[in-house]
Amino acid sequence: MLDARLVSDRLPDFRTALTRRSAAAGASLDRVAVLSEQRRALIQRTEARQAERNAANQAMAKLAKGDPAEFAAKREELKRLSEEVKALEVELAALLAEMDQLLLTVPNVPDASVPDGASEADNVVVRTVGERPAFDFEPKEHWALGQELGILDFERAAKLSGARFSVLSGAGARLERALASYMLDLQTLQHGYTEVSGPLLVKAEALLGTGQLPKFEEDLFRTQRRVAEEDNQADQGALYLLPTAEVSLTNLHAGEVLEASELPLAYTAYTPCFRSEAGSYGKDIRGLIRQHQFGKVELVRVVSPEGSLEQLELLTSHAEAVLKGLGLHYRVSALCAGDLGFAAVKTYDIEVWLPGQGAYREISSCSLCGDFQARRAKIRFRSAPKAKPELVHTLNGSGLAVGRTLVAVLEQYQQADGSVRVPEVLQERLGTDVLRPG
RNA sequence: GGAGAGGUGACCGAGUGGCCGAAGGUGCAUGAUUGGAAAUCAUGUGUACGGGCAACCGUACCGAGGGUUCGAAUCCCUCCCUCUCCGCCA
Repeated sequence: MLDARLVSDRLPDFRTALTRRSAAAGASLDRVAVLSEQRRALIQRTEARQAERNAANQAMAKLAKGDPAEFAAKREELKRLSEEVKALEVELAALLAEMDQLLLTVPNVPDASVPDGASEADNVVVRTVGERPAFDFEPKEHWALGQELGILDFERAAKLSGARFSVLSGAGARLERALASYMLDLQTLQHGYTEVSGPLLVKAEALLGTGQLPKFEEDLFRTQRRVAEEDNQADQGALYLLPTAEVSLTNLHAGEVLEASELPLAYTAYTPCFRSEAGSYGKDIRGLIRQHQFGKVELVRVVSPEGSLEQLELLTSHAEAVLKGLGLHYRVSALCAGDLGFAAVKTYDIEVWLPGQGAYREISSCSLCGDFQARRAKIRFRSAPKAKPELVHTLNGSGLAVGRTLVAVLEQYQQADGSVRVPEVLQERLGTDVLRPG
């Protein structure tokens, strides 16, 4: 969420910056500006009356022991004043609520270094790493390889759960586990992340903190609670399936004031992620690329505002380290303003080469969110022991999406006979250096 | 699922209608004392919003929301959370 006061003080700057995302994003500020002017005036009016009422009530306390007739008269008078104050308070609360609701739907402002552009097509490749593997045969897609190897089964998954679910078995399940475990070890042992294992069901509040709610409810799976019938508050306590561990890791410190010495905090978690993604049907129907449930190792950093852009470079390098370790060819793109996620100030997508598809596909997305999430989740820190609390900056990135990594390993390491070599760093965990069909 | 207890500042803990943003203690900070430290003493020590160049002033906040009242941390209602015991359970 943006700072309401900053927005109203520097409206043109914010509008210009948000318009880089889209015209609609820029226009969303107009109403904010109007409301914030009203807010200031109404606060002043309300507080003046409150002060008046408080003073009168003070006098009343002293009067209480004295003249009963005067007391009664004063009481009538105060009753009117009190009602007036209450009306103002209601009006103010409504105004503040409207403003908050509105601000919660306004996306973050792109950093100056983010390239212009409207869509994916305008993203800028900043580096390409490793060699594109060469094949003297027609490389297959991962779903074909997986099914021939007998480790990937979509029909049986559909039997259980419908479309967009998968079953990995045997070496497939083991490969998934080996990948996740390799990633976690790398991030914790080499890069200093603290591993976390937490809830997979989270409250709406947490999703509001990181920005999935209120705008993107349709992408989420919401659970239902069995509650007493006739209870129209059934939805109040509803829990959502975690769409990404970014939510739980970032919200770990929601509402807290941290000490500067605790920063930066670095967390990682391997969790399943659940996404409904209404409207995505038709894209990537086959295979593991787009699933309702997928495993992901997430990286989250909570840092002080200064130097947070460098922290994004660092986080991105941590995600890349996984691909380098696995010997996978990939490239890194800076997302253009129009393709940036809701909460992001700046984002690098890491795209791995999938020879079967003949395309680079996103395998990690690393974002700096500035103070946008921190303001929503109320995560602050003190730069010095006595200093006022300030908002932290948050970053998140996949390190990496495990399912898509498995896809990349299958496709990049495939051989003419349908077998798949096992990347060196996984051989010990898997107990083999090659997966064979049959 | 059943029974009970409770949610107050960084922490402990008092407070049953006005003098309570909140006693007392601990912690922390600054100062005094000391060769230095401990102990002791003094002072200070929440957040947000509004006004002001500033010192500062005002308003709100005692789990959340609503109600009663001229006035609520205090009384009433609803919800959330925590703890204890029993049941069930990986």
